[in-house]
Amino acid sequence: MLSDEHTIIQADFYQRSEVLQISRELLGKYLITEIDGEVAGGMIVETEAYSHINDRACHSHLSRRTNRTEIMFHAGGVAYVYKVYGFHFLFNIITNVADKADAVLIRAIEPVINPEIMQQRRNLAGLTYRLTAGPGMLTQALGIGKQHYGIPVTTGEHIWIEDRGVKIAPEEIVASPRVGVDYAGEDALLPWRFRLRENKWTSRAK
DNA sequence: CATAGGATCGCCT
DNA sequence: GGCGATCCTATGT
Repeated sequence: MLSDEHTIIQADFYQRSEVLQISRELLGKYLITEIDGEVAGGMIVETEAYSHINDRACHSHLSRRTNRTEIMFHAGGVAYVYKVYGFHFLFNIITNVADKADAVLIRAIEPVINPEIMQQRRNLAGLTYRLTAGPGMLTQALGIGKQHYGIPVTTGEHIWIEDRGVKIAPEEIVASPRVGVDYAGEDALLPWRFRLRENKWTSRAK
């Protein structure tokens, strides 16, 4: 059953201190962009949590502040977009209050809204899992880039998250170690990657 | 299906 | 100078 409620998630949701809980709650929500006049998006099926304390994998660990990480110290509800490996943009939402620089990385969505434009941006034909099953893939599919660094995700402009009434039971969520953070030592083992069990649109497990 | 190598920007030592 | 919160293509099963 489709719900009539398409509520844009507001800043108070993001400004809570429990980044693991927020990461879980974002599963089943809809990430939607309106960029270059095109609306596109889908249901979030995979996230990762990063915490400014007790987490060496986090860019803001020990309050490390650079031009890149500056926005992480803003109050929750803004976009943290950065480039990895010189190619791919990764999209995060900052959480917690100002100066408590936590973040949730959106790693995969199930393409639902306007998949045609996503295929066009990705130069792919058909609904293959390669369309949005990875953090670099989904930003390309949705048109997210450096120009969205720091913008709020609560206004319904450019990038926002909707609650469309999808309910996710705790047993539908699989927690596992995060991807590509071996440099973080034992913090790389923290089970802070969350995905929907049995959903084919999650990124490949390592 | 698994692995290897390349692309290339920003931050670190 | 090294390497990352990655992805694609080519190659050998």
